[in-house]
Amino acid sequence: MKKTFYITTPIYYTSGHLHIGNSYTTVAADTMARYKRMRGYDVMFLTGTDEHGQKVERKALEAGKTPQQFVDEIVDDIKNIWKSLNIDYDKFIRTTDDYHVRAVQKIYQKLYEKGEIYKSEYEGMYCSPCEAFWTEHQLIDGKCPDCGRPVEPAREESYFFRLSKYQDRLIELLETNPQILQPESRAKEMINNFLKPGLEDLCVSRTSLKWGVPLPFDPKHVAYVWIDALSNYVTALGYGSDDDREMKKYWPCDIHLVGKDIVRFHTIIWFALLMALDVDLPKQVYGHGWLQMNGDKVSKSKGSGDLNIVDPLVLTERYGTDAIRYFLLREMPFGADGEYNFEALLSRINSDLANDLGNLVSRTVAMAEKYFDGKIPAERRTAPLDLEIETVAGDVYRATTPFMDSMTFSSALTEIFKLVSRCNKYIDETSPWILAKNPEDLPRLAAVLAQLCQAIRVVAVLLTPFMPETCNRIIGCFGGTVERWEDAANFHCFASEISVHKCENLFPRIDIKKELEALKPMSPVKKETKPDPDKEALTEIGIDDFLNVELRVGKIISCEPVPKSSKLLKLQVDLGGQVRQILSGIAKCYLPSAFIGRNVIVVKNLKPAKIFGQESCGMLLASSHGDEIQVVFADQAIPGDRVR
RNA sequence: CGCGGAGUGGAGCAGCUUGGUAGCUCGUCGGGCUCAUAACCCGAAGGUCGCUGGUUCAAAUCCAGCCUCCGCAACCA
Repeated sequence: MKKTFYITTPIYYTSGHLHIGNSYTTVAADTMARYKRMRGYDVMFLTGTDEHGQKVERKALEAGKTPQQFVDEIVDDIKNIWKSLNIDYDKFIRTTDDYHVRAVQKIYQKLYEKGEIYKSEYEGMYCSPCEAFWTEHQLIDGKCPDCGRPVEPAREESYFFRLSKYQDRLIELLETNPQILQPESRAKEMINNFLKPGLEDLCVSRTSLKWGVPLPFDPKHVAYVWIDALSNYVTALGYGSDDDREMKKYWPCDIHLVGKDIVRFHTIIWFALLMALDVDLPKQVYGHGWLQMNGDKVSKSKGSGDLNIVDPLVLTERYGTDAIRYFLLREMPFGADGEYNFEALLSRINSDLANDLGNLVSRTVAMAEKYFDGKIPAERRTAPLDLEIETVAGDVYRATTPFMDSMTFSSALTEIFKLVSRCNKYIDETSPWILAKNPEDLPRLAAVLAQLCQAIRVVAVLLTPFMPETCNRIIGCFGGTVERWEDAANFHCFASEISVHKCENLFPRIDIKKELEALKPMSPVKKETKPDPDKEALTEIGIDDFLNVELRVGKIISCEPVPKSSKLLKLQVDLGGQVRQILSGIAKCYLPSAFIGRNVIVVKNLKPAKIFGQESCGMLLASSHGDEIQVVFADQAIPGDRVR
């Protein structure tokens, strides 16, 4: 029986669009899956969508659709993106799939019966219009962070998972088993930030929404979204159904590939859940860093807009699927974050793919056609130099394999391109165009071109997991196909006459200046999460409501940063005889010295609140645009006067 | 003293575990070649390896302290 390999991506939430970060995860998983298939593994590569929850419910309502219609459309979009990136998943799971819903119910039932889930009361602050519970921390000025209306203490019947009881086992697991969470620094983060301070039992049911999986033993509750979502990794294999053959075959999972932001859920909640269910733990959770496009400094100084989030469809359309796949995996360092800008993308495509690889294939094929009419004869005269190419090819193959196994893709690519470079140099050393002038040297010329074809073939085999389409075309030039990774170890595969066909330009060179110019108008694809329009658009109010807000002009007497806080400034404001202390979260955008002596507008009758342990009485008016904050100044006005 | 990571030629990184010629890619400059996608090949310039001290025959590498930056956590009235 074949060895199996099971790899997953997170399932993506269907409330909005995906960005390049999700693409990174998925391309990495796809590359790994392709590599393992080439190594002869029976691979299960799973991806999918997380479709339940309040946010989906709300967005669907706004769009005038049922939640199901709404997610169906988004799922189509997502599948389109994966198609554009040539993602070859084996299974696509949706949390709204019948079998998943049933399996999640079985999981809850089992946990309930085992006493891992118990009924209790959730205590918190409740906002009845929003039907939502909030913790003390989440409240804004003691009010609902969503709608700003008052909340009241309330209790609600809820089900809890005994997460706390797994704390020690989890700590021990992470400490003694470094393989299970990579890179290792993430394990430290988990232990120090979350496990050591202590785990609380997790509330795993909700009554505030309907768009979810109803609990079998109490259908007015629906499943907590993370339990619902994480379970996909086993329900996709038939866990909780009548047919558990795939579960037996592929579980435990070899790699859960996730972004660093959700490592926490995958190591703490997921592991504890599996322990509670008596299911083996996955072999590894790999938390990769973020690929960030264009840091602020770059985009601002160049004035080329903010490309923090880039639409994968636009990128693949403009530069090609394989170029984007290559870039994503080439630029991301092992484990850590990578910060890269648009110019890096373009110059990488040009220098590595167009200049080095594409051009190498192009010049080799062109010479074969020009000098031998596309048929490189079998009669060849070799020279000592030829051995060097073979040696490098062998070295590269041997060095690349362990990098692939450890998912160190950028190192693997660096390695493979050493052979590309060596070939380009080899052409210069052998000067085929000179050999072509002398009929006596034709056998030598044939040997040189054959050597190049063989080396290029090795490159193409090794690059196949990264750039399947392109490599297929390259090998097609020599009339072959790629099946196995080990094919790269066999250098001498073109002993007889080689028939070479021209292929289209593999990677057209990009005019970077023109391209950056062309991108300007379409560049700002803003983060959609921050300035959430839902929260901005409030209901209409009457003039009386407004007059309940007492706005006053205030003169700032002093201003200083709050120690240990990165966002807070502490101000003393004179409201016409009365001095108040106000804390304001504007330190990111203003220096304290910018305020002293200036007049601002203050909400005077705001209930005082404690922030960072200090009293704040009132607030400053300011506008915000993403992370940019502009305080409203009123230097001409007189301190103490009412504003309306 | 919340946790963690990082400071190496103009830019982005490797090297640090196991001290001993500071390496790679891009960019710049000079040269070569003309098969090729104005691509390719060779050469050169450019670094007191954040700062200070310590260990050592010898420190980018080990130790201590300090400075700066970035994540996470907290925080936005």
